[in-house]
Amino acid sequence: MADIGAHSAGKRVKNGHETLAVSPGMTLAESLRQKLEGAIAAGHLEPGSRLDEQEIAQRFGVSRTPVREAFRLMAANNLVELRGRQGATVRSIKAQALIEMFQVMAELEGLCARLAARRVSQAWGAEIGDIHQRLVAAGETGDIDVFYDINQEFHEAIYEASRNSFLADQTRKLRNQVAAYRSRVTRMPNRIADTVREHEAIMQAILAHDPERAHSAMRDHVNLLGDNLLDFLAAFE
Amino acid sequence: MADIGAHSAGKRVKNGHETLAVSPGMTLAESLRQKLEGAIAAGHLEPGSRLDEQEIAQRFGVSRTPVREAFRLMAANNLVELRGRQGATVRSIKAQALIEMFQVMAELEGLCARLAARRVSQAWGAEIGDIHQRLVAAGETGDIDVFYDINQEFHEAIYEASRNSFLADQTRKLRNQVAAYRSRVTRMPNRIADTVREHEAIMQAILAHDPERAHSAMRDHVNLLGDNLLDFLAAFE
DNA sequence: ATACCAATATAAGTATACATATCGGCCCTC
DNA sequence: GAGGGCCGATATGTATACTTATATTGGTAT
Repeated sequence: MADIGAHSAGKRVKNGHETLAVSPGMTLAESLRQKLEGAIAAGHLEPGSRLDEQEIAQRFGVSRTPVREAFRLMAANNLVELRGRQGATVRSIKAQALIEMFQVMAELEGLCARLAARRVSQAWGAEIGDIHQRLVAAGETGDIDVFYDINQEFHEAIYEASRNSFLADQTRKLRNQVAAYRSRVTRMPNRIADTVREHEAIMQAILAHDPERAHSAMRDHVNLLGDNLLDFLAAFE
Repeated sequence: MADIGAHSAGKRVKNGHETLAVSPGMTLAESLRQKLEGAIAAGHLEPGSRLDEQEIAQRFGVSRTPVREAFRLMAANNLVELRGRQGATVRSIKAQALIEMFQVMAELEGLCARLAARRVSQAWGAEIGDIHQRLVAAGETGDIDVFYDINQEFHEAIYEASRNSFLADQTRKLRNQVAAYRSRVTRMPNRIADTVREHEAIMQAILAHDPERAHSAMRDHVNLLGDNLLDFLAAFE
């Protein structure tokens, strides 16, 4: 066995293979999960592609056991599909399933916005305002990667403002599941301008403490993104 | 190794230990997951209690490997908590978390009902009517376990009628997570009569193709159950 | 030539052996 | 006598060996 994680905290392992961060109370399986989920979200692992236990084990210089456990963990987040006795594949989401997922996501994010509208404080108003301004700035410079990150921040801030950590968790997970597909859409022609406008409407409704308007504004925003995404995918097939 | 699942399909294993159903394309880990999840939902495994790998492995006459994998699978469903290097425990849900979960569940089940109202067919109307009649009958004879099962059937029928299999899945999972707590509430004084009345309102709204009414009726139904549950728990602490 | 069966190969599932971290008890010191 | 540190026991994490199912390929028969 490789001399992994035995000594001090915050180590890194390099076995002549790929590096793997190993934090204090962290197991190899958990590290692998993070690494692989990141690769999936970033699109480095194509949806539908097979995950070979042995190959991945070799690549990171570990045995099959933690790899298998990481697969189980990821299956929990619906990021990989386990077909008994037939291996694991990166979950490939069909257009129909994406429609369904956006329908649910619109509702959950809408609920976040509604709760946020009921509960926001003054301080939060300043925070979201700052985020939005940075989003506008990124939109003007056209730096798409930064725009994508700040967009994420905006939604995250609303999750937190809902003060329902379970809801925040569920919504985040769902957002994560479609991340691999979403990231391809951010680059569409009018998406940046539309996003800025839609965010404005959401923000105003929340700050005006209008739950119903916040709900529908957010729902529309998510649904529009979903529609864009489906248009985008349709152009490919 | 015990001679498990090696030969024909649909077997049962008995090693002088507890029996474990092993279906055709099913792994031991999956079987264990089902068995243990059932035990949790039925309340045979107390929330917060520790799950000992070795003990469970011995009890079912298997090695620790499939037991560990079953734990990971269950962690995916939020039914057990894995604290690295410190074992697995049956997830214990605090009152605050239950409130949050019911808030989300009300919204999801409400969405199911809304979609169902838009999409139901004639045949489905007959089916849900039959289920409801059986629920009423079970309520009159006072057989609570049967009532509980038919109640589940009713909700399940609406999940399916939403024609959104992702939504159905999410809702089912959430329902499963709170099952261990819900089951204690079914036995409350007026719950049976209330449930029947509330189901009637939901059913009528759906059959009348009134999405908004179906949504709010279902949301109220779930919220009332949540309130009852919290009252029940409060009486204990 | 195609379809079906059989045999073999490959990869998933399971068992077991080994490494290592956490927890509890006991002893020593202050 | 109490508190802290050290040591050992126990259970989790990981590696490896072995079993078994599924898929693929080749051959044969129709």
